[in-house]
Amino acid sequence: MLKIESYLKQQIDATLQKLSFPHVTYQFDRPRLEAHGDISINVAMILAKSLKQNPREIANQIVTNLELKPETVEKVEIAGPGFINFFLSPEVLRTEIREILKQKEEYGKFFLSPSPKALVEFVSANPTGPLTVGHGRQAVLGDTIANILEWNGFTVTREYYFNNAGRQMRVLADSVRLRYLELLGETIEFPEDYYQGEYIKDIARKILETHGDSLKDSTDLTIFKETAEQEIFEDIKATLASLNIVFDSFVNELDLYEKGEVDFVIETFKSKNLAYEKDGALWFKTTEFGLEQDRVIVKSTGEPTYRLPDIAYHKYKFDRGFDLMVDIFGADHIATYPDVLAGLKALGYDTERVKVLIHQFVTLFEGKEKVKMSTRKATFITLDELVQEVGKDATRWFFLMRGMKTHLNFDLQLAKTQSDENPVYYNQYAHARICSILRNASDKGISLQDNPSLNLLKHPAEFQLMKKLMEFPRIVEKCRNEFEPQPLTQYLSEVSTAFHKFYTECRVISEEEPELTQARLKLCLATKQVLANGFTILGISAPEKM
RNA sequence: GCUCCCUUAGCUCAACGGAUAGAGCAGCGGCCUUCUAAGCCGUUGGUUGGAGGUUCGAAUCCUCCAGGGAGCGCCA
Repeated sequence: MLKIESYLKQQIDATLQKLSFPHVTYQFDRPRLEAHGDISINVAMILAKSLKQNPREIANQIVTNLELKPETVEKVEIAGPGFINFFLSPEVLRTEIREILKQKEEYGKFFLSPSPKALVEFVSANPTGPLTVGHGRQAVLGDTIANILEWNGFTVTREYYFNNAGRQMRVLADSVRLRYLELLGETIEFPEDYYQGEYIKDIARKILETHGDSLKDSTDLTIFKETAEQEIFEDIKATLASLNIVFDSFVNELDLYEKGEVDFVIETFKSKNLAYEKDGALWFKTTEFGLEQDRVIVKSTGEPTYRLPDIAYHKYKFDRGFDLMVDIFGADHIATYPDVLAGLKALGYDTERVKVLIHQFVTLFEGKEKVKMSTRKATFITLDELVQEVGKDATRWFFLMRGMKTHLNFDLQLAKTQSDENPVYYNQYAHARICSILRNASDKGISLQDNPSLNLLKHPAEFQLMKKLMEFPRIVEKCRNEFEPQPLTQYLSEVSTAFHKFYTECRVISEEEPELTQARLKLCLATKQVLANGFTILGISAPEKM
């Protein structure tokens, strides 16, 4: 909440008390229409219910009894069904500009003491092949949500979990082995459900280089598996790095077995009578936790299903003392997380601390044409190729500019065009333009004064820009509350619009008006700061030139 | 058959239960001897998929129906 809002809330609450109105929670809103002021509250409408009075009449009573300092609010109006609208005094805006310039790259950041610990788990793709475009959306979402949490006072760990103990990895290893034998001149029949990609052959080649034909008759898959895991992970990490994503921690399934976490889960379930044997398999009584059916956690082959290590993994998260654990999954995993949560409840953990985010899939378009994705055909586009073609900034922006619940149509053509059609450049251009003005000022030998009179800023475009800038902290907060970066992309576009309009209507550098020039340069600096801070959260660059 | 998500302007999408449902793109018409035209201004465009309900107020919440997506494994 903004300073001005907490001031208003304080005064309003006092007025409510004075009038002996009941204590209610009401909302601070930012009206869409300029005629409705800068801040509006709905308290009168809320009170109308319990007081059984006309909301406009209640609003009237509140307003006549409300005392506000003239340097904060210029005008208060009652409008519509009973909104109370506040028109901020320009001094509030000027104060906020000074605040932005003072706090610089920390403007919009919230600090909590002690800082709560958050774990954000995302991507978590098994190392069986290159990341897909779908992983890309998750990677960018996860990293940005981690940034948002950091800006809201959390200490964040970015974690990647992968399964390296199951069937998938065995198939991968055997795929490599077959390609290896192929390189040695053997004719082999390569199964259809094995990993087809060229990268398998590359790994096989690598093994051939280091081991020669010594593994020709080996039935042990260890070397194939370990090399494949290592090589593919190198690629995955490189792809993520090209998107500015670096993980703090990797956790794998095998470690959970070695640490005894998995056995602990089984033993606990058994001792609480939440597991039973049937058809040679071990079942977890998920129905005890309101789910439709019980689930197998150990197959009749003696091998666990993915569910069991997943539960153990989440237990391991809790044991490290995180206050908040965010899981990000694609829509295909929507049915699996309730089992994990049930498992955690069974172990006695508070699942309120786990926040599961589900994002919808990405469909690639080339203009109007849907790009068909097929692993077998060569039409498959990897995340790596996408980033190389489109660039880091556009890739990140496109993944973030839509709510994660909507199916994302990613238009490659649009993302690649470096023109006005592309929303990324619209925003970066605003930043570059400001830098250009600042360069110009310095070329003309204009040095920035510390405290120019911001009172000279009174053009409508200036007020609009100032008002837009001061919304930034609230947007950062909103993104955190909704676990959704999208509002920030929209907000930044609005800042850019306000700036471009200001740029068109107000000449910044003017020889005749040095005072005004100083004030406007400050406004430019503040805008540059807010844009840059927003870009930092989104993980995109703030170009000085374009 | 069951569960979850979606359906808003020609297209892609916004809109904590609030005021006259907004942007971008596409379309049409304007603006560069002045700090970056990757920009700005104007204009066209809507029964918020349909039908009921809840209330001071519904795109938003509830029920039903239609269409699209994803799931419903001893795969992950």
